[in-house]
Amino acid sequence: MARKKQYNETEVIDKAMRLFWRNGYESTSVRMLEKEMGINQFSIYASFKNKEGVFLESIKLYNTQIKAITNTLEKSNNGVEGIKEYFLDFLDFSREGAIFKGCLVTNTVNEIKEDSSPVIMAALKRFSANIRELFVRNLKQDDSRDVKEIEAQADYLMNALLGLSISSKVFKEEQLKGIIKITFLHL
Amino acid sequence: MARKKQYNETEVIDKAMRLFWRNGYESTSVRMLEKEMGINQFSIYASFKNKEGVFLESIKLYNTQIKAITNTLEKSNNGVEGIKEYFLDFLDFSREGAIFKGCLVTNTVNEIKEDSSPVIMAALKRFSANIRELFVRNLKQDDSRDVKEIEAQADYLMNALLGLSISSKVFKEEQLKGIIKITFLHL
DNA sequence: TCAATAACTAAGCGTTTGCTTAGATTTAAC
DNA sequence: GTTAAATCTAAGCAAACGCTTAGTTATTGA
Repeated sequence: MARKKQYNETEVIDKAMRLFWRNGYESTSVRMLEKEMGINQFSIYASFKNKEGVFLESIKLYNTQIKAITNTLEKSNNGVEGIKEYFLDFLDFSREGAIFKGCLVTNTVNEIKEDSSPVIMAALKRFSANIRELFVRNLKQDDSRDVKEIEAQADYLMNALLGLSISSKVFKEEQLKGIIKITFLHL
Repeated sequence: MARKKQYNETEVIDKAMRLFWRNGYESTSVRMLEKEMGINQFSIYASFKNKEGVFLESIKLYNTQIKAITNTLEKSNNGVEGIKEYFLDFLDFSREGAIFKGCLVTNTVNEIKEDSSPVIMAALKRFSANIRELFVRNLKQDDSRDVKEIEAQADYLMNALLGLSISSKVFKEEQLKGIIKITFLHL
């Protein structure tokens, strides 16, 4: 047949993902991806169709990597306490040395315009909905809540998590810990 | 002397601000500003130096417009209840018809990279710090809190407000109302 | 009325964007 | 060893980016 690829697709996507994460979608150019991924533009387009394709694969990878955290949430029966753990684990996950990069998905939701990249937007919404469902599931483990209350609390927690994605870039770590603490005080 | 400007600077900045608000900083081009502001590129650069200058003026205007809300907060002695009012007023302020645009400042904080536009970043941080100080001031009106607790609560509220800027683009209005309600339950 | 001055329009500068093409190189089956 | 296919590199495309320049038009005070 023919030649083999000289790079591992998952490996180069991991590098692309981290670049998007640090840098945002729009302001990450294909030239930057080229350097970071260590492969030629042609190879990028051959493997992933276009820049959007690289990003969609990056989200997939991000999702599987964050699964390590959501899995412990999914399998735990710790209710609210489990969600709080998730918040703290997320902070750790989003850290690169001393700086926090926020959540890749949240960053992009805030950046992308619906009509400029509907495919990306759909992927982002799917991701967020999954997290919210996990929150609902865990909140249900406490029988004292009714369904309407649970839905509202899940929204509240999503709001706090989205906020944390931004706050983590601005506030000090101690402040972030304080925010999380207060967030769960009355749940 | 010479010719008069055929446009009012505040008026064209108002139009620019709304475009940045809807569209973000980076992805708003000078050509788009030209159309929206209704004046030629040359006039933009003559009046505001560069794109960054237009944006800085936009933030100033945004600040004076939001002052209408913060003033009632500043002058009120309603403590926590006053802050809650601010949250609701902010939602109204950020609405354009049926859609929510979030907070111009929050949107940009999330988009801009520190080293690409330090001037803008400084302006944004100043803005956020002001809001936080207002929260601190109002929380102090309730004597039952100590200083450390107040600082932490102000961070918590900032986190919720930042979250709301994103949530408002994704959630329905009823959900947003629910989020605000729960946010203030234990303060 | 007329020179001075500032605001206007429109064209275009160099650079960067996402993406493609052309051609050389490597691999694998026969 | 030859051929065919998929990979690679490198150059270059049109379009859009922020910004500038050249030249015209309008408004002012003397």
